[in-house]
Amino acid sequence: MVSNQTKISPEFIQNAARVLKTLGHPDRIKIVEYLDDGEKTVGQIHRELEMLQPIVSQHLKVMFDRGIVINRQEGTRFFYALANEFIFKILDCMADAQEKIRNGAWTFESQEN
Amino acid sequence: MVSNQTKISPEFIQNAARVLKTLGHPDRIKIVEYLDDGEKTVGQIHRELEMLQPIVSQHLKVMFDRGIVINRQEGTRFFYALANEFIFKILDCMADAQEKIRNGAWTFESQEN
DNA sequence: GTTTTATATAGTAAAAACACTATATTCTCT
DNA sequence: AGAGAATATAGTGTTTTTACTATATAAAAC
Repeated sequence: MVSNQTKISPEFIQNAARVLKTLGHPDRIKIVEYLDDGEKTVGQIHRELEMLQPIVSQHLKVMFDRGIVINRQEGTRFFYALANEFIFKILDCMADAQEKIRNGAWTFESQEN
Repeated sequence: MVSNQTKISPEFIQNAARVLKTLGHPDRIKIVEYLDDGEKTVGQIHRELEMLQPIVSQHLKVMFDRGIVINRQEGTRFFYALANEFIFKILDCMADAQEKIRNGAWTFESQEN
């Protein structure tokens, strides 16, 4: 399979870079993955993923600001959800890559440390 | 279309985070995209993408260390190429997302600045 | 052997990201 | 009104990233 040849536009590159960089944090990947099956409250994330509550809020704020998650308030709770399919696609992409690597179909070597 | 439900393993998350974060830089996305149709020398990248040579080398070093690109030497030249299909897939993913967003099929709003 | 060309590396100042503690805000319930 | 729960925000020290200039290295050409 050959790679898509669509040219990526300069404006989009800025956005994409921002999103990729933001997703490039283990905790945030975990959060995004956890949100994959539907909206969750801050508390759920905090308890389920065993992260400090302010850390969770901070990650969610960053991801909200960058268009990765959306939220809605219900009383004192905030429900967060993935904002768009781009995020789903990247998750798919990662899960897929993981499979291929596990299979030995791909290799994925890091050279340092 | 529903998202892939494969669970992402903790070890893989570390790698994925590293790669995504590394790709989350406009210059590096441009370089990776430029490498999409085959290996290129540092000088080609430098001239074609109009980036300072040490910047290019620096980006390439980071990407090499993180398993995103590979290289081979030929005389005084170094040819760099994408290291594996994970990178291709992410590129595809981005190009795809760009299309959908351009179409208006998705929205992608950034909330800040 | 000296000069050019191509690339890498060092050094560094500025900016951004991170992790964590403490505190504020806002609802809800009584 | 007061207490408790859920979440956000402030403040801060530390680490990482980034951008850039200057310099080193190594092969090629003359």
